[in-house]
Amino acid sequence: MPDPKRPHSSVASNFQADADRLFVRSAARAIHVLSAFHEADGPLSLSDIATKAEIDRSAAQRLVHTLMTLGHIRRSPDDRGYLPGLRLLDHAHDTLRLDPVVQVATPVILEMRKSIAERIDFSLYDETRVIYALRMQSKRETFYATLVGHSVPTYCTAGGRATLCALPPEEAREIINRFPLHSYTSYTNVDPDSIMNSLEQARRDGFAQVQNEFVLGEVAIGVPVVNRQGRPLGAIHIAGSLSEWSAEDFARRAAPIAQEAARAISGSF
Amino acid sequence: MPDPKRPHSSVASNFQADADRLFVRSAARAIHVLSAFHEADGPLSLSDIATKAEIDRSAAQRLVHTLMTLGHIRRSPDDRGYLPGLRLLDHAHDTLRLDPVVQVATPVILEMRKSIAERIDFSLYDETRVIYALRMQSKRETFYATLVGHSVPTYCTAGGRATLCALPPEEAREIINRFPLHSYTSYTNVDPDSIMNSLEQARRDGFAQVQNEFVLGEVAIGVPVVNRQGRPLGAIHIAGSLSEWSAEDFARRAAPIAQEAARAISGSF
DNA sequence: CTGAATGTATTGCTTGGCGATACGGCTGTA
DNA sequence: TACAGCCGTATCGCCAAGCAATACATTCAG
Repeated sequence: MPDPKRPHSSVASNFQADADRLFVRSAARAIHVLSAFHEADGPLSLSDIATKAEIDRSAAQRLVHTLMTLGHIRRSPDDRGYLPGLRLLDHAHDTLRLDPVVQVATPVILEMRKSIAERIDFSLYDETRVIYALRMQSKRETFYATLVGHSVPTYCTAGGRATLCALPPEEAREIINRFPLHSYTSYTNVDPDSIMNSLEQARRDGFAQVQNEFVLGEVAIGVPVVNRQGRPLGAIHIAGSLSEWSAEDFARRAAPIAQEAARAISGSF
Repeated sequence: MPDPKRPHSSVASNFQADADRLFVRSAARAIHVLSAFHEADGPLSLSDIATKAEIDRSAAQRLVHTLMTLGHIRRSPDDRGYLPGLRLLDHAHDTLRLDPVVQVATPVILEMRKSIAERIDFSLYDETRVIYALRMQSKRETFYATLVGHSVPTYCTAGGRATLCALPPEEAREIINRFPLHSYTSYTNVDPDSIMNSLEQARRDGFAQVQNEFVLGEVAIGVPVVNRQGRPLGAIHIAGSLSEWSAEDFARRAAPIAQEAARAISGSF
């Protein structure tokens, strides 16, 4: 029997459900509510959440209420809106501690610290981006250079390019094309062909190097961590300041350290 | 190391729903599925998840399916079970970057690094526990000493005791009593009265000190970060090795640094 | 004072979620 | 090799859980 009037279907939630009898809409909506904060730069109101999660105010109310009783959303300290709750940190902790790659990478990265005083990061590969999982600060750092879970694009960062160059070229190109290329600095390379050339170069050198493209004044090298099939799992980065290093000196110093570490980790997968 | 208890609201899904018309059961169940990994020490099967989340296999199937299409659960690399997905790191990133306390604490903690070479942590207060939000490693560290989101009990850690001593004594006692006191080492203090004495001492000194109670061979001091009403928001910890420091020397060296930093942060709330 | 936010509460309809059940594919073992 | 016991996957009819609309008390800005 044909539906006389299908209620105005919110795009976000329904296109799955029709085809997929296993898809639990309310669960997905709860996640969408949490994801609303991805686009936030401060506490969100109920309506903000409703808008960003593409649900109506009623749904937002119910979901926020539920998530708040579970500790996954909280009121902001000054009571001016909602913020992500502390329990979310527990889930992140689980994904890190249970991740086999992180498990074997941790001691190796800690060991690297003895060899070089610059910032060392380990990040996990996620297609168009890499996500920082372990961070070892040097002296001077910024807010975002210290937060775990921060993700950066693959196309214009040392760690990202390192993972891309472990991919077959056509696959790398597909990922680059899929992602809107944005100029973070005036030096950011946003030409796909030119990026592909950098990958080729990185493949030859055994490490990727980036300067000024993502953060001004920063030089970074990245080395991929791969499994036995050669597919990228993550990357090791070392970042330094261009006020202290020439690009060449930095690479000469940092790349061998990162490469040795990456080899040690890659062996296990 | 076996995890210190994280509040996994073990309770099933239904006791809420009766009374609470706004409670969305499916959403809560999805969260419970994610929380199942709190008790895991490796990949979980569908039935494992069902058991730990206290739902039946069908529900687990649907919820896992949904969460997997959203990237919040993934297959383990060797395809032997399910693991928490990388998207969970994004949520954690949101809670950290949007947290006002973390925002003002970050530069201050980074600055501390110049004064002392030991491990420095900033953690957020969550009643019976504190959760590590920012971590600055020293040379030698362990797996769990590097992961963000790791939480430790308030009653037997320096940071935890620091937050407790910022509470009215009766409230601190209530929290201590609420939590099952467990001996992590043979030195762990599990006597409530004796713990209350330590808090009293910490209140006098302006910092909490713990040695060997949670990790053998470790000495740590903690200082609370409080809001204008004097309520604890988090804590700054400095941890060192008893093989390098006497307890007294460590406190003399570390406490003033932590106290100054805590004062700088506390001023804003 | 007004108008537009905020968060909260209620309600009847119906569809989305439920849970029992079945199935084929591995893995280890008897 | 056959069997037992897992694994993940797929199907389906029933009905209460979740839905959207609506109303309301506060707060804040102009």
